[in-house]
Amino acid sequence: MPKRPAMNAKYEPKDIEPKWQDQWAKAKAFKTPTTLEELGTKPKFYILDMFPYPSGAGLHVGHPEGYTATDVVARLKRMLGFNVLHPMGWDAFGLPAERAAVRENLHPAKITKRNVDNFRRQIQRLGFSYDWDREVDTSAPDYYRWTQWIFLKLYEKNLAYIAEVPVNWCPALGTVLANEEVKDGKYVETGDPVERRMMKQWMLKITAYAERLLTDLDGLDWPAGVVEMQRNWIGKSEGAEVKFKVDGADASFEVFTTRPDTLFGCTYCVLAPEHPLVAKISKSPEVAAYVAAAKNKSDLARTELQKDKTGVFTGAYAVNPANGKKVPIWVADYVLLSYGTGAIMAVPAHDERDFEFAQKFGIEVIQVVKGGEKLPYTEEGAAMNSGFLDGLPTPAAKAKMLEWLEQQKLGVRRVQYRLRDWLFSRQRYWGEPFPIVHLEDGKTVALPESALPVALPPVDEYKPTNDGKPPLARAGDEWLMVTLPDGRKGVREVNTMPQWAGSCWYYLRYLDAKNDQAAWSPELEKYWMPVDLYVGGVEHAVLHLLYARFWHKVLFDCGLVSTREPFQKLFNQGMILAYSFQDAKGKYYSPQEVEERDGKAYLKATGEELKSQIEKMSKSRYNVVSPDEVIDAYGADAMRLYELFMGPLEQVKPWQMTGVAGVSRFLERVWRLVVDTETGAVSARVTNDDEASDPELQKVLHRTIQKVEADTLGLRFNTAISGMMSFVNEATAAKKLPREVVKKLLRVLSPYAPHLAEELWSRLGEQPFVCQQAWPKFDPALVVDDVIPYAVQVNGKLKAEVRVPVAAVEAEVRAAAEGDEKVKAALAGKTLRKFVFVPKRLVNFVVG
RNA sequence: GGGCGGAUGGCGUAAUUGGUAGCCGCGCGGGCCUUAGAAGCCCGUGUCGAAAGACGUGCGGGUUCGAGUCCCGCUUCGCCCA
Repeated sequence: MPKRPAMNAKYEPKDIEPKWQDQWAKAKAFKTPTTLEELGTKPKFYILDMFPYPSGAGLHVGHPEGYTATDVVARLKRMLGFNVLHPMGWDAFGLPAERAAVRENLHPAKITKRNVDNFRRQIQRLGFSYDWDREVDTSAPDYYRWTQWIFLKLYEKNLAYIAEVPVNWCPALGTVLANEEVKDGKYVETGDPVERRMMKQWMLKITAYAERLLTDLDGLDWPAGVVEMQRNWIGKSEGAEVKFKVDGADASFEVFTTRPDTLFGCTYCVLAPEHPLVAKISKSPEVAAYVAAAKNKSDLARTELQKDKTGVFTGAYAVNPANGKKVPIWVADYVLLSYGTGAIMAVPAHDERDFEFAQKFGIEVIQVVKGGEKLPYTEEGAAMNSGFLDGLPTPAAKAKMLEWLEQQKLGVRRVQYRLRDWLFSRQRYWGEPFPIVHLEDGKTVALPESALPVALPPVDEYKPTNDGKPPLARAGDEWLMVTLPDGRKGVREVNTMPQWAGSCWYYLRYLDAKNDQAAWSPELEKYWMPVDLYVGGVEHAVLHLLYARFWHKVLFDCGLVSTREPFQKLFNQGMILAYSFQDAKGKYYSPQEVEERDGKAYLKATGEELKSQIEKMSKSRYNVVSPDEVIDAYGADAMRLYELFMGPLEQVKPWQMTGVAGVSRFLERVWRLVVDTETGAVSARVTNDDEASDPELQKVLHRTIQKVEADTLGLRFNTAISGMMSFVNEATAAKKLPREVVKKLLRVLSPYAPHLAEELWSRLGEQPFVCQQAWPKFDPALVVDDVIPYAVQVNGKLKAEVRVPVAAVEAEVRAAAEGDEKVKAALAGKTLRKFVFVPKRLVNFVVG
């Protein structure tokens, strides 16, 4: 009976992956130094993933795509001599855990812990090089203590205030929702109806930072699309605020317009239904009824372009300040109180919504800008019918009208932003309590820093009270009632902060995650910030990134951080889709029930042909792929490699299991390069010869080192992997493999397939870890060709290829090309009109 | 409706950024090995064609010696905003 080899002869990811994960953890191989002394003089690299919300469903293969990308870069940067900060944590507050808590009658903290443990397990199976000593959990009191502390900073700077505002109230959930959580009058997650209600809420004055949030976008290395989305969200427009007098009454109102040049074309005005002037100028019951009806509509429903416009005439007239003409004042819900001044001057000839409205209600239309075949004409052009503006092009007309308005004291230049203040309170349990007390005399005071954290109190149920107060109102008086040190008495704020709060600053906590004296140390902040690369989904293009930038700027103004912007470079990974299978009735089937033949899909049970398509992964489509199943079948290294080999990181692409099998075969080939699969010993092909004993192989090796390094740093992982595959194909064909060549290959491979690289490294008898080795330097002399293949074209058509020494000059290349038989034939009897020479590429004979 | 991003073999993709279209992988076909299979190794694989060759990067035009790449006009898919 043959003796069982001491080590596996075959590549068994199941054995080697947990082993090396264990060894790395024991050795704290990826611990980032925590003090400046230890950090020393090495350059730094802060590479950050958008941390996940730990849902009950666990990860699908889309999550680790970005994590794998950052891990590969982090590992390469370490090998290149950087101090690398690469942490992971949990965005752990949020509504789903609270809803699960209600369902299962468990504390949301328990649900959250369960989910976090599962997420951590799944993430750790992939062998990522996170420094787990810096793990953060936004729902932990020693984290949210500092979230509350930052809120106090905002409060001290008068950037947090309470206001009575129209909110999206969801009766089924008993909470307000942010605008982005509501679509078509329904909560996007559950479909529960949402209504408009006036409520006292905490607001953050993000509008005070609108201009800086806009201008500081310029210095960022972000995808252009995301920058554009942020610009649009902030929505800066420059124009005029113009005062309109109400005819025959001692009243006036202001309108905002970006087109003051069209003032002569204003033929009516519109007030928002909530505008305070409405009640003063009109007592008609018709108007009152319209105002009441408008209250329940959402902003979106009211302003939708396609929607049929509604409105009602107030009976009052305003005076057009440009020409003194009387124009009717209407009330219409397409004008919002929350935007601009809540009133508009309507110029139907040059605005689509005004035009539609004027058509419907028979209001006069006066063209004041030349251009277009029909009205409304919304572009620029020469002014007409506009008195002193006539003939001026739009920009000049704007300037002249502004000047005139300011002179006449009828208007002022104004800058308007679309950005609204941030509705910052939720009527939920599972969020950060506000460090705020409402006193008996109606005043609001902030608790001192020493009172933090204000911990979440135990409650009997995670639901609103019967009289509609938030869940925190269920806490006992011993929590709710507070006596301040000066003897004043009050009751605690029972709203909590929205889920965005914790994610606004987590990148700062990672710098100094265990500090119990401060949120972070200023020295460490100066060393590490800003984040050098931030990778995550494009779904956070606007809100998370805008909110975090806002907080960061406030912290900057407080002198608490040293950079104006938190995230220097941003990269969005594309979504991973998956095949789904549907029968003729639209019913979905899981891939296990489906058989594929000749590119078509059939239901195993009945043989019925199914429609297969590529869609977003979702439970209801039975097309969710879990990393666990992939790792069970092929191992973590294959999973990592496939995530990146699929295609460019930023691209949307479908998951294909056969592709995983392909990269797994590549890993097997690497294994067989080094290990004799009969005995488990190092393969006899691995020799102690000089590296240069096979010059061709060495050339390919050095080109591969260069390519993998450049492509990885450029986030072109798919081409880096294909380069490694090409090298391994060459190496497989080679008779001998000098040991030094193998060692370089393993170092190059180790950021991508760290477990396999580590195992083979140790089998070569090398130590310590390959992941702690220096990245191999490629030899510049070996990556250049000495013979160049030139394409030879005649009239742009490829006729031949000639190989010429790299140093050959134009005449030599031309002579070589002219010597080719096919080229000779193509040129015979023709007149040469032009000769094109592109060094190191091609020559082209243009003949007539 | 507006903005942004795509469209390349049967499939995922590559193309030194205006210079030989299809690298790498999947799938498929053939061969070797094997009692057989699996695995592995080798060869082939854009289309038409026996070959020579012709055609070919969503469609139509343009610029250029030369266009997947640049310009104009469409079609279509995706994302974001309205």
